[in-house]
Amino acid sequence: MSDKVRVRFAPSPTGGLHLGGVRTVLYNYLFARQHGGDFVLRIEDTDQNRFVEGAEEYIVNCLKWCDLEPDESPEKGGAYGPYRQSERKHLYYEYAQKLIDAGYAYYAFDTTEELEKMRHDLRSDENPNPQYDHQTRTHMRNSLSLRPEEVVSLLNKNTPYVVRIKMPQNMTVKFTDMIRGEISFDTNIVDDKVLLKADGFPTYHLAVVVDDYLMKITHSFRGEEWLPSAPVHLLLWEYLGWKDQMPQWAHLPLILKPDGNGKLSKRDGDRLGFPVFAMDWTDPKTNETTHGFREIGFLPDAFVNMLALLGWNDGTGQEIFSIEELIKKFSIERVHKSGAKFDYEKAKWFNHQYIQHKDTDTLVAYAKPFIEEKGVTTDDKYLSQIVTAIKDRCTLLSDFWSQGSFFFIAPENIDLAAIKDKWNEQKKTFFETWVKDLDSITEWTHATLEQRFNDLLLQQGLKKGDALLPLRIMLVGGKYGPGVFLIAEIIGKKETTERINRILSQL
RNA sequence: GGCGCGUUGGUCAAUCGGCUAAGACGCCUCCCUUUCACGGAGGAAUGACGGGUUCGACUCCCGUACGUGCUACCA
Repeated sequence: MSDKVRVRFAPSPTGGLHLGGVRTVLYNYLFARQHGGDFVLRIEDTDQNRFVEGAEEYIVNCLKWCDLEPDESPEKGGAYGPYRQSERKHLYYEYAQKLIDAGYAYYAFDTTEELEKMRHDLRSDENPNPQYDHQTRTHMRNSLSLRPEEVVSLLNKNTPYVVRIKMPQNMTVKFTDMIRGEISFDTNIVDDKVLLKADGFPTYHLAVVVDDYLMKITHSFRGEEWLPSAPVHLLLWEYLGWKDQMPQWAHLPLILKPDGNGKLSKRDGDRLGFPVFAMDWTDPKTNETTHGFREIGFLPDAFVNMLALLGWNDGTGQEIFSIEELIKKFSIERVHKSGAKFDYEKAKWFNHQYIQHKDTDTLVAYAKPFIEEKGVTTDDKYLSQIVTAIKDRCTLLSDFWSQGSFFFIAPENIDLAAIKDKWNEQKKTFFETWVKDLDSITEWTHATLEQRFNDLLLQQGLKKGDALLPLRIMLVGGKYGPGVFLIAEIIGKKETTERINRILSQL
């Protein structure tokens, strides 16, 4: 076995890629990069009922957006392919057969109805979920309970069957988790899991073990929900004779819903108004779209940084990490044991931090699509002035529109009520004079504008505070935005004049 | 029900036996700003419970409670 670190992410293409998924990728990626190893993407398209069209491509695109690209994947290929489980079917069959031959697995011919009947008959208050295990298997139709001739005959008749692992009795299975330390299970309480389904596809249990072995995976990080099936996997490594090559495991804590308890689901996002997927996902079956962090206006590195800190920190209190820093400082041993509730406010705070620290050109490139999707065209030079002027009040990239739309189009909804009460002839005269005066300004900067404004104010005996708000309402439409004179400078003489005249006629 | 895993402010969390228990998000107050934000300065708010071990326990051990995950021919 080579000493090179190899990790993998093995998503099942059943829908969008959620926070937990991206975090698993991220931790894998960081670990691989840190050790100069390989990061492998393989696709678990083994369940035909759950497989969703387009989901694989979606996953690949999410990884691209986050800049967590694998070294080996179905797309890129690699020395250990194929990387789609559907293309590796024969391998799983081969190893399932080996397990049967060695007496570690067996054929089970039970129909769905027979399984249901068994579960129904055995169900009680003390045992609400009867298992197919060392106790019940003797009463079922399998190659352990049936006579050998019967088994041969059933197989010859092409009777559908599954292959189940034969869990041993009275054994304690132990392993060391990189995050949780030593964990042990009693084999009596784990059931005879299906390894190979009737359609010939493997279940996750067989597939991970076979693939991790053949692809020489050295470290395996996955969600905590897999912990209870770890003994099955461990026994498979042993039964297949690969135990000395078993990867080191780390079970990652769950990401929980912000309110109440439980695993974060896509429904929670819909319900509470935040994304849970990396990018927009439209389910081709239902045509329903679930919003993603990208489309809602997150910067990919902010998203990745936020996710890295949801379950890990370096112990110093530092919260902002570049990907390079994360690669350097990440350690799987410092990943927390307990699940973390997702906090969307905190996630937005990360994005705000990143927006403040990005250079203008980059920010312009990111903000542009969010402006242009509103149907306005813009050039980078103009946009960069705006980005500089308003970025400190933008949390999401989409805020560049909500906070800056008045730079592109004259405001439609004017908050006239805000100035009407205190409007009078004197102010009217002031603005009429000022707007005429604007024409003579040759040096169109906020400083000059403000100077001329102040001068006229003095001349007409008005207080600055009385005129500033009306001017803002005229240019912006509401009580928000950066300095008014800066706004006037950016939108230019013509636009400023027009907006003032337009409102004056309405007052 | 069984089994696994977990439990420090509302949330994310530091601490690896010396704690007057960091920091961040959010919240509140004030300052800055003749808008709204940003920013700055403060503030309220925490060790689930009960037993041990120890000179000393948030930290180690045991029990209880609570939470969560699994208990599919799903991953």
